[in-house]
Amino acid sequence: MKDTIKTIMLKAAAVAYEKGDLPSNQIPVMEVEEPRHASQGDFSTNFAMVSAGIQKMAPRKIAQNLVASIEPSELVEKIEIAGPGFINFFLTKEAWHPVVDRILELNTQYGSSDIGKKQKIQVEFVSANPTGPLHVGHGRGAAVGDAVGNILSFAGFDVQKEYYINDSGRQIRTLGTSVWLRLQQSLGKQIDFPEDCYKGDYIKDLAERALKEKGDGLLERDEPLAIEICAKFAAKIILGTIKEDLLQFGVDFDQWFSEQSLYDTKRVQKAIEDFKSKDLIYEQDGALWFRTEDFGDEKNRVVVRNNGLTTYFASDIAYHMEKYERGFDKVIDVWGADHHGYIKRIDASVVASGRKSEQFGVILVQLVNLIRGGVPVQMSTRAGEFVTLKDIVDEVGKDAARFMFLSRSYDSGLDFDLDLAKQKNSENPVYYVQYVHARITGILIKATKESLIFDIDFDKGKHLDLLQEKEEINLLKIMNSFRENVEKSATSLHPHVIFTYLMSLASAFHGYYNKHKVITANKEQTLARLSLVLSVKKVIRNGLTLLGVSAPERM
RNA sequence: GCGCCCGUAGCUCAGCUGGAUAGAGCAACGGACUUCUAAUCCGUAGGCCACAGGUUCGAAUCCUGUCGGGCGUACCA
Repeated sequence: MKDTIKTIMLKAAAVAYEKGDLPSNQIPVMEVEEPRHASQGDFSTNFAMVSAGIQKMAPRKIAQNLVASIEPSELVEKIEIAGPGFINFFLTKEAWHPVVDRILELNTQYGSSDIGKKQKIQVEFVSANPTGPLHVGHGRGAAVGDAVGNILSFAGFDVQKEYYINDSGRQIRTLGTSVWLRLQQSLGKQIDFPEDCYKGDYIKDLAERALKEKGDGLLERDEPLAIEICAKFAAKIILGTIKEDLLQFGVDFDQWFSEQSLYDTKRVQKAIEDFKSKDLIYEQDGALWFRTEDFGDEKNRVVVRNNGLTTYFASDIAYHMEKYERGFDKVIDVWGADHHGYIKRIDASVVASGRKSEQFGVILVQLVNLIRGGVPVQMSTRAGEFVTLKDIVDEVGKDAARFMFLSRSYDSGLDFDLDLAKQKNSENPVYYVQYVHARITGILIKATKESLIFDIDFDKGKHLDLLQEKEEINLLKIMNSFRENVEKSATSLHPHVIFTYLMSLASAFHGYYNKHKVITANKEQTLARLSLVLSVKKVIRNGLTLLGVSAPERM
């Protein structure tokens, strides 16, 4: 629709130039937008204002000359010049009717876009260490990463969702030690449990399982080996639990990538040697340092410590090099906001290995505050007291949890109100939107029963010219802007744009529903309105799907 | 100290790649079900967009500074 307006303007500019009404035929970059107020039309363009410089003419004068050269169209009811030089278009109601046909025809693809041009893009998210269950913060990251992936894919990108498993290094050894010591304790040995070990009860469960499944063979080993066995055993089980929890949360990855594999294939070593040969890595105080300062970091960073052990940064460098070698045009990492200090470092490594900075992006997800009974739920990861993602999903359900996580921009901290997420009324956004889908399904079922309209899943609108009510046109306008919102969400990497969109569409529908009956004695009007609500149902479903939330037929 | 995010209605937040009169939900108040699901709707009220400068024809939006809140600043992960 906006493109139509642009085309009209371009034609008008050409005509006006030929008539001599405009001194220049240069075309500026114009905006076509939907004004806030109905009195300013359906669409508005700043064409005249941004032309002022080129034409050396007052914006309002340019606007007048342009409007005089606009070809009459049956889509346009009237055109007004307003304010400093805006050209406002008021469209006829008929101009909006074809939206229904487009929705019914494109169905699940309505709203999709090709702005991604099939670019290969990877979204890596969650990537929690397999040393304990996922907590609420991971949940927000999971919801965001998954939704961003869906939205990019819908916008025409070739998306891969990946989980990076930190199955190597110190945390895994600590996990092994924790399990091993709990196991010893369970056998009656008096051991002081170290501060830096994992204290959650799940460690004790893992110790029992290890004892049962690995049995005496484990106890006969030397301690270091026993710890390693415990570590591998525990990590494998925890990772399995993580996969289950994510699946229950509706998140499925295309690939699970092991950090250990980077060592097994010598990729970490190769990366270090490669950078060394380019003098990007140097030795000092017995350690190897990467010159991240040369790429804008505050200080250089260690990749190999003076005890010979690599840091996580070393494997992260190798990992990101490997990602681009797999052919991704762009790589996006979703991290918790507490990792923001890491961005420069990784960015430096990406640029150092010959990629452009624009090919790497980080989505920083701010922290989640759980609220119950109006007060924050206290959590401490160290003490093993935290609310897990599974707890949340079990308590409020997958749909409510995901919708809540995606309701706000991830740039802001999120208060997750557990009581609110469980409410089954309009205060709970997920019900507000899902209810639209269920309500429409109810109407469609009634229509098949009472009006004997059996083949209700039209692929084309019926008697659309009978859609004349203000609320009907409003719905058409909102639905028309779905693709635009998908594109905005994709380019900004902000899934809450879809949330906001769905809320406004739902609000418009509920308003319409309360004012007008869909099924009336007038058969043609009924068919027209059924076409309309059927298309609303599809748009709601498409939007919810992007966010990973189900669209129920009944509630 | 330095870096990142945030500061918009009493509360929770949209709007931020500059546009005309700043929006929604909750809370408050007043209304609407013999009706396709009231898990809904309609109305009233509520604002120096933290503050101060700057850029611009035009700033909640961009720049600088100040104040306030969160997070980070390891040869940790």
